[in-house]
Amino acid sequence: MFIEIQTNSSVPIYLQLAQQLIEGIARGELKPGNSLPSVRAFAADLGMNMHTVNKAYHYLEEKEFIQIVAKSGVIIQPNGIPKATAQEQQKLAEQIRPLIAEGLVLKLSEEEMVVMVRQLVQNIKEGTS
Amino acid sequence: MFIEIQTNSSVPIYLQLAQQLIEGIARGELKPGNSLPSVRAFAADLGMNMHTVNKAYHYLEEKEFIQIVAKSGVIIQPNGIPKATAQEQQKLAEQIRPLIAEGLVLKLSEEEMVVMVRQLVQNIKEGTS
DNA sequence: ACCTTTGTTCTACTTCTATTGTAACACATT
DNA sequence: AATGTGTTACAATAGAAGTAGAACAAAGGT
Repeated sequence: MFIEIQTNSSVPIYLQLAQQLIEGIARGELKPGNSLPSVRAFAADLGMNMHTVNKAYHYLEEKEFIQIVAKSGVIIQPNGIPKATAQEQQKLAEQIRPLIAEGLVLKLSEEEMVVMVRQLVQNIKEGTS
Repeated sequence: MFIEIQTNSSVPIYLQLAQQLIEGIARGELKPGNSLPSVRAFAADLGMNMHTVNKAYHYLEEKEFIQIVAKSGVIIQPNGIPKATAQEQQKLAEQIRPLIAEGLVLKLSEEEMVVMVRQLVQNIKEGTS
C-alpha cells in the first residue's frame, strides 16, 4: 500500500491518508481482517505526526470501514463492509449533487458525466490516477 | 429564485448560497445576462451579512459563472458559460473521485452509481430535492 | 513478571475559516 | 446632485482544523 501525500494540497493530510486507504479498500488491496500499521509506525513511515494518522483512523472508524481495537491495533472490518444503507446512499448523493450541478452549468451532458463516473470507477479499481 | 439556508448545517452559509445559485443556473432559471440582487439587498432579503453574499458572489466569479461589474452590479455570464475545459473537467473528476471510492467500499455497483448520477441530474433540472 | 507496543487522553499552540459589523471610498446610474 | 453599486479597510468574535508533545493504561510478547 503506497501512500502519497501532497503537503501543499488544500486537502488536509489526514483526509488524503483516509481517502487513499478508502481507495485501497475499494481496490481490494486491503481486505477484511487485514491489519493496518500502528499510528506511531505509520506516522514515522509517512513522516507525519501520530495524531494525524490517528485522525484518519477515526475518520474511517466513524464510517465503519475499520475497527480500532484499543491497545491492540487497527483492522479492516473483519466481517466485511455491509452494503450502503438507503441513508448512506442518500448522504453520498447529497455530497455529489453540487458537483453534478456544477458540471451541468459547465454544459456537461448527463452522458458525459456518466462516462466520467464510469472512468473514475475503473481508475479506482486499477489504482491509476 | 427561492433560497433556503440551513443555519445549522456544516456547509457554510456562503457556500449554500453559491450552490443554490449554481443550481438555479443549471436549471435555466438564471439565464445569461440576468442580473442578481446587490450584495446589500440580497443580504437584507436573506437575513445575512453583506460580506457573506459578497463571498458567495466572488466564489461564483472565480468559476466564471457570473460577472461582477464594479460599481454597477452582478450578472450571469452574458455570453453564456462556455463548456468545461479539459482542465475543469479534470478538476471536477478529482472532486468526485473520493465519493465514488466511498461508494465502491459501500458495495455500490458502477451501475448503481450511474443511476444515482442520472437521478441527480433530473432532480437538479426539476429543482426537486 | 517485565518490557514493549498499542490506542487514548490531556494539554497546547497556531492557523485558518466563517460570520458579522461599521465605515468610508470611487464610480455608475438616474 | 443624489442614490446605489461593488470595493476596501479595519475590527471583532467564535469556532474548527491541523499539528504537536507527553503521559497513561492495558494488551501482547518475551
